[in-house]
Amino acid sequence: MTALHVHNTMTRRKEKFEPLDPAHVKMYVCGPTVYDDAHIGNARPVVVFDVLARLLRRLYPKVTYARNITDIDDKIIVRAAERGVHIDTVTADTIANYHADMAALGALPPDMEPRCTRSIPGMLAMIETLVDKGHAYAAEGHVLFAVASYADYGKLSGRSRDEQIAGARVEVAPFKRDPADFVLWKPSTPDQPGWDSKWGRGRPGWHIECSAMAKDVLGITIDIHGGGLDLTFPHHENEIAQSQCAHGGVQFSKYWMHNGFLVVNGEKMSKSLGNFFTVRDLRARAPGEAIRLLLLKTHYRAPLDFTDEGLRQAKLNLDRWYRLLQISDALLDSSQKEADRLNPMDVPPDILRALCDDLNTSEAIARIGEFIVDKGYRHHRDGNLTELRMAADELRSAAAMLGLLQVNPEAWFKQTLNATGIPSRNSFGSSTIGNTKPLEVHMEEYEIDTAIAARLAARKAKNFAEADRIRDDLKAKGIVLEDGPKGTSWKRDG
RNA sequence: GGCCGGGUAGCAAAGUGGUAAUGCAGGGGACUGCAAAUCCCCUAUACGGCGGUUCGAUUCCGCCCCCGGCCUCCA
Repeated sequence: MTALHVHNTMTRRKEKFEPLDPAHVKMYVCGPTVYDDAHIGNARPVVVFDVLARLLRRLYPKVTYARNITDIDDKIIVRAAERGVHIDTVTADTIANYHADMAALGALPPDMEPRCTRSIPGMLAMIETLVDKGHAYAAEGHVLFAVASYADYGKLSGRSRDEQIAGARVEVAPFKRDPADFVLWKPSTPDQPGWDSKWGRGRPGWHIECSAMAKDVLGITIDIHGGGLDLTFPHHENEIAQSQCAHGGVQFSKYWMHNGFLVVNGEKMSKSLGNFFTVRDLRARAPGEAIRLLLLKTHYRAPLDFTDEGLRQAKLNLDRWYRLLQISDALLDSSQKEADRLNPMDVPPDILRALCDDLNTSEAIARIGEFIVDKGYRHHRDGNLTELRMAADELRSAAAMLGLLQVNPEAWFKQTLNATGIPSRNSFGSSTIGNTKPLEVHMEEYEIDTAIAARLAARKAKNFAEADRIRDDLKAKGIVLEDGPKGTSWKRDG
């Protein structure tokens, strides 16, 4: 059996993954702050850790994967004020969009999705413990974590205390004992959301939520804590400080995994720079699986340049994969297909080996293309139907590990993109993404069938000019025809 | 300044102590009424630079250069 190895940010090297309890693996990933639609950079960790969760489930009998939703935050309060609605409206809308977007990318829901607003008691309990143990103090309605009380502070991100102070670029609140101290609890004005506490009515700071929720749903020590690279400091550093100080120094997470950034034209894609694409916009330009494949084609720790050309290629790759399944399916009768489903092939060893090597999805995808898809087409050419069918099965199970090839081939080729016509609030116009616009003409299937029949008649009459005219007309409307031995089939090609 | 990641053909992206997959793009062919899809063949003197270790380095070590990131809004 292949042993899983993962890169641990804490040690900065690849380590063998040895769960605390092989009978129950626990993973926590930082989820979104729900004030705005998810952009593709937010989607990367979701897809990456979705693959990791699938892999862990394949390797261990029980896996609990928790991903939180931060639904109380100043950005949300600001957004609600801007829109003139209640904060709950902002969070409910955003969460609904988030779930729809992530589902479109083929990400399975996490086992648990704790929300801050429902975890306040846990946070207050942890804050109280920290105060009692001398790791936190109250000042002017705030409760702050005393960084000086934790000797290992800075270990995850590899920075010393001096450096932090030298690098501090924000004004230090006067009530802080130490410039590096961070807020656990802060006071709310009457018009701001708040909860009663022994330090007055207020709301949690940014970092305490994850510490408290991880403990609530997974326990004191977890196996893997994941998130984007930019969370390493200060967010995860602070989580470690809070959790380990509250729990008498007991380790918070055994492994820390961070995904790299998406870049656009060489620059980090981020909300603060404004150079981002929402998942919702991209869904109108490419199928969710194509977006997912593009995200997985680059190793998760490497920077990923997200481009139109990349999206186009990912779509082409999937077309080729689905085509093989379609060919295989067409050669089998329904009873055989049913038998396949009853006896799914296990994940090909090469694929498993690649994923076990610190989630090397790039290599897994390369091997799928090279050794499975190519092989399948070779068997097709040579007329080896049994081998073709085996290759198709292999492809299905390999792709399933990556969350790909999850629809049937017919549906894939005939799908219509998610053209809601509603641009996201922050869509970014002047970019390399977006050259492929959704088609304005949408043809219903019966219209297509009618056109195909007309073309067939023209072909029979050797009126090829008319036949080609019909084909060109369909092409202009995004319908591509393919003449095969069993007649003409079509696909949408947005 | 400190710390971190990356630099492989036109583009994308694996990998390796013995001179390097694959995809897209490009060229030719089979098939087709023509296409599409599929198949076959071909193409590129691609491992940022300089040293070191070695019989031999793109792969290990050192230094340097370039790009990007973090240093309390950020996935």
